[in-house]
Amino acid sequence: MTLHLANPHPLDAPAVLAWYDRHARDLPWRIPPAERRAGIRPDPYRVWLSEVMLQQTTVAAVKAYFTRFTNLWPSVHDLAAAPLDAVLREWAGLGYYARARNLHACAQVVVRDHGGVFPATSAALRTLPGIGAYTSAAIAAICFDEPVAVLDGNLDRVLARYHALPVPVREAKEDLRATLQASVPARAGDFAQAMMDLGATICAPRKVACLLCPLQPGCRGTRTADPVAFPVKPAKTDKPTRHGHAYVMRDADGDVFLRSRPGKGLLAGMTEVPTTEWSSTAHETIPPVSAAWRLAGQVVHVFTHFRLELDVWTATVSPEGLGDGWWADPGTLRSEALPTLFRKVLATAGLQ
DNA sequence: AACGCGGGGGT
DNA sequence: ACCCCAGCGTT
Repeated sequence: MTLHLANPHPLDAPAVLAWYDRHARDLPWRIPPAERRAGIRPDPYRVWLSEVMLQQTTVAAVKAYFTRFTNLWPSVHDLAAAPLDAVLREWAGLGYYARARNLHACAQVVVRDHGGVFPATSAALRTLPGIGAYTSAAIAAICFDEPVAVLDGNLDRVLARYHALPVPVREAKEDLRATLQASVPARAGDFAQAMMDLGATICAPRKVACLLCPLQPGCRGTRTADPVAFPVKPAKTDKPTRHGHAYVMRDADGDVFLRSRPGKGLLAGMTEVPTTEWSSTAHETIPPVSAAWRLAGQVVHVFTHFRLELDVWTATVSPEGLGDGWWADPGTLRSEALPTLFRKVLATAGLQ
């Protein structure tokens, strides 16, 4: 069903752009508005890389990864030619590891099927691995000024407040998209970035500065008792806890046993140390080999949809009968594709 | 349409 | 101790 938004007017795009001209954040992948207006266009490779890294990830967390990736792989050709292992290693710690696999796959498609040149329309970009509705629109607007609605979590919040939306955003997503689409001006890329900057600074999740906002005149939310009450949240479900044991094994040389996780599912393709199953009830330790095991401590790690408590055991073992894996010198752990969970495990065992 | 998928910065 | 972040792919 179509939900009629309380505020039928398009956004005041000229006011938003005027604000952006004065207050645009300086970001490593961004062309500042003055240069952008002078006709300088951003490198689609850098915009794409930043947008993928920024999926569900904060600017602060992305910056160092972006610098490292662009230093290692300055062009899409370089990234496409890199081994997937190297990309996963560099991505370790950033989360949502399917992004790294799709990033690599996308680079290879761009090189193989598009001559190393990113497609210039949102529709064509949308077909590439790891590029969905948001990212395709963002790249097309920012790089090519395609007049398309760029709707992310920031915009969900800004628009929910602008309309004083009485239902969770998910129930009105297409209505929000339609009103945003009707507001997109000629400087579509700057408008998209302006709206996201607005959401990150003036219309932040738990703090608003309505008096500084270029959208304040038309905003319904600012006229309510508590603009921060929008967007209305769906009822939250509480997070279950799972338990397990992790086994940090070292051989006579002090090397530590590592292996690769399966190619699908949680932390797919990343490096781990062996663990038991992670079950909803605590269970006894089931070591992979017989040895003089010592309990080193416990690690607590929170994923999107559950909380994990792992008891960390250590032992010196003989290097037979452990199946696929490898023995790593503790000094080289920094360059392994270890997600944060297993870095915590190794730290608890006295490594790293 | 709903769900699985990380990790960290901000409050 | 929360909340939420420049979402996507699968089912």
